[in-house]
Amino acid sequence: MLTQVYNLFIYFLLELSMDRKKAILDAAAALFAERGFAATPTAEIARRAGVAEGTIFHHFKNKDELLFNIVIDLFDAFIEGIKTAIATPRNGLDAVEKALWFHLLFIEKKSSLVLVLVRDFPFKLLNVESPFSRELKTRAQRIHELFVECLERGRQDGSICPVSIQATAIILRSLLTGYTRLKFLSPVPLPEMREELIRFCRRSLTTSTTNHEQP
Amino acid sequence: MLTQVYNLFIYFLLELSMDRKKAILDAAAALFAERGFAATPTAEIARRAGVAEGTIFHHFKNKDELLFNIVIDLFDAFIEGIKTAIATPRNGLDAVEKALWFHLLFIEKKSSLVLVLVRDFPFKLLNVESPFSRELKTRAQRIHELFVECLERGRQDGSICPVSIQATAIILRSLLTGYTRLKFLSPVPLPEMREELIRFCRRSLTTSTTNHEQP
Amino acid sequence: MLTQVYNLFIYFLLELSMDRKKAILDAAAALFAERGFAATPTAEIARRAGVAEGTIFHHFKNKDELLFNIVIDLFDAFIEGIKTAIATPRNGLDAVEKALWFHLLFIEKKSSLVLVLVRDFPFKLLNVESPFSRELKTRAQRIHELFVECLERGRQDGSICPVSIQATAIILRSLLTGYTRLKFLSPVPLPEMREELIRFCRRSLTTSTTNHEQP
Amino acid sequence: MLTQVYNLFIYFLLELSMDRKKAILDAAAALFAERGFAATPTAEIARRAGVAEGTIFHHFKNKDELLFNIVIDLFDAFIEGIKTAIATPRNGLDAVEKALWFHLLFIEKKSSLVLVLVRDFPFKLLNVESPFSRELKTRAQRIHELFVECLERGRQDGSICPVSIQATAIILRSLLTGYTRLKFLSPVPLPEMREELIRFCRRSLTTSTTNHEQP
DNA sequence: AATGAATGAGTATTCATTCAT
DNA sequence: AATGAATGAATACTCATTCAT
Repeated sequence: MLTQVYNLFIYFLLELSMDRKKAILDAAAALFAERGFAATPTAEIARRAGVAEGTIFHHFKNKDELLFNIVIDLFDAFIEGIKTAIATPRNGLDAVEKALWFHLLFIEKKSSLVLVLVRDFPFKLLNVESPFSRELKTRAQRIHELFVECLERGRQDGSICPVSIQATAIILRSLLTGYTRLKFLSPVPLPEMREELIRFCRRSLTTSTTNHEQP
Repeated sequence: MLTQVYNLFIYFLLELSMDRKKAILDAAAALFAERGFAATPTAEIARRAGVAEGTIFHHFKNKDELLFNIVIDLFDAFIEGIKTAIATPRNGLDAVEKALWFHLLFIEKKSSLVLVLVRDFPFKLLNVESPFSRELKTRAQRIHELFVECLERGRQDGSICPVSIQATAIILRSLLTGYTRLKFLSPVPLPEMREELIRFCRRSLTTSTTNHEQP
Repeated sequence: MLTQVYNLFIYFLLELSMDRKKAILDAAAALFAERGFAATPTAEIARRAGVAEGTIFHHFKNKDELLFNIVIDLFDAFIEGIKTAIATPRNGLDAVEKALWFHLLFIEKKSSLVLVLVRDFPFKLLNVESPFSRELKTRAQRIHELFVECLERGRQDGSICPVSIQATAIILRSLLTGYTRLKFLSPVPLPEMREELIRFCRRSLTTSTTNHEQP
Repeated sequence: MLTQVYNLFIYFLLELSMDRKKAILDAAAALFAERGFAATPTAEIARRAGVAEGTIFHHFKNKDELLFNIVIDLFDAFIEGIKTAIATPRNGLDAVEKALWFHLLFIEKKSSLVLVLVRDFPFKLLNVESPFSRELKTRAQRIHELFVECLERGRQDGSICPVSIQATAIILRSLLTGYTRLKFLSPVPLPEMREELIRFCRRSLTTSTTNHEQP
């Protein structure tokens, strides 16, 4: 009986704690998107999350770790989404296109979190040997592998013409990365061009012979 | 005679002044590349430039304006380079490819300045109505127009297949932007893939409608 | 029982906190009197108060707010004193004289704080719509009202001759304000003249129409 | 002939120089009145005066000396005015009243310069043994003497009742000083009360017996 | 006399992080 | 777990003044 009450109590504390941790992350994400990482004081995060400033440092080692968590969560959600998107298509080319589509939809659905990434990609943490660096590399590598998978599948089923798999995966990611930045940085809204972007890739992936020396 | 002496005098003053201003910009660019904008104290810039700290603020309104000047200069050099690169080619497709090549070479030649741009793109200065914002938009627009020029030329001389000019210009810039970031951010060096990247674009630009949905 | 311990605990925290805040204000007031507001670095205030420099800004938004608090506290003490001084006198004239006396004693008792006021009256904070401005206006208005009260009472009990109440209140305050400044600014000590000053006012307040223009 | 041309030339330079010195003082006075002494950079004064910053320091030893000149000029103008005002009146009382009137008109006519004085009375320069201190003391003393003169004259011609001349002179100056401050500092305009103020003084100066103990 | 580039000392303020309670 | 007072290092920027030309 007492044990049950105790458990309930612990559970309650845990719940509260989880709530607070979540509240802090949400507040941080919103503020980072609004003002940028550097321009957001931890005091402000605490205020918006409705907790004391010290509480932030109970749940996170430091301010960087807040950004870390937000970014990693975003990457994980992205990876899960891509995996789902490429699971069902009937061939490799189709899978690539589904992956592209997913990216284009994802950056709109999660626009405020993506803005955090576009604004404040935690560059400095990449070069040092940190847990953060390792975790992030894993994710980046995973995304690369997923594109490689699609491309290999496309090569095997013949839906994609002979290309360098590694280079093409990088090219596709580059295109998406760059498009995302241009979309968020552009002072004027970009035209609707998602279909065009995918057609651009499809043409490239399906055209074997390049004959650019026609006179 | 007197006028000549006077001119020499003025020139001398100007030269001296320019020297210091240039020294400050060079020191700032080098330090921003080494440590990042935020992590570079103005005192350090002054020390490396061999001037007093106050001199920086005699020539530049604030630290931001240093970054502003570095970034704008880089954009101007880039625009000049592109203009030269696309002036001579025999057709539109060739011009596009020359532009792509120029970009790929430029980011290697100016790698440290590009690193400053990739890492510390002054996001905050974009949103407000600042001279910086206006100047930068002009440059971005100019680059877009140069790509549009090439593409239109290619459409007219038949070297490029029917595509949306506007969307395609954005796609090409996205690809280059994204590739630049990946190159500078990637913890592992990217493979040599410049030829592949250009082939990717060429295939897309030269292949008319591909209808892959019908088996 | 637990509540009591808790209260004691809270009280203790509050006390500590109040102690520091008080220490900062005291140190600031002393230094402002010694050297003037502008010539007092916050680092010096912190040193004298025995706290870290940051602690000042934990308790006060900025340096101005230190001056604000000192000045407001001085005004409040003055108002309380005047209220007490004018509470008991048997008639209005007497009340006015007690108010004058109180002022003359007050500026000697609180001479160092009054010096801060005379020297560093925060003019700039008056013109903008600031909390400081509002608070200070309230106090000035309150002092004016207290003089008006005395004068009205004097008119009613006949101890003061027919005069414009509003104008006379301003005149009395002017006289005190000006005397205070002269006293603190004068390079040579003013002669003892408090009795004379009060007699000067008394004569004016008790003499009905003097028509000096007709010989 | 040559001498004449030379003289003209020197005269021209001198004129120019005088013009510049005047322009600097005017610009400084205007800016000090608008923003206060401390908040006015010398660069701003130079800009408004249409001269180079260095030129200020050719004509004035330092920034303080600008304020010094403005203040001294104002005092001199005031003293001249008072002297004229008290020269003609038919008796001492009348002279005092003319002096008071002159002050009241003066602070309205020269309101922006008086504002400089009210705002930024150069307190710090008073305590040290400086030429400024000496000059200013001379002026203050002179004003005091002028009031003393009037009062003595009034005592002799019987227009003023028996009072302490020294104390009364201080009281009158206090009243004017204080009124000036209240007028400039008051957030709401003071009522028209110049006549009342003079009547207040006149009553006091003409009433010999004070009988304030009437039951 | 006039210039204005250069100076560099001087200082308020910010803010992540700690830690006693 | 939660608090929030206290910390103090870190830094951009101001500005009167100098001086070579």
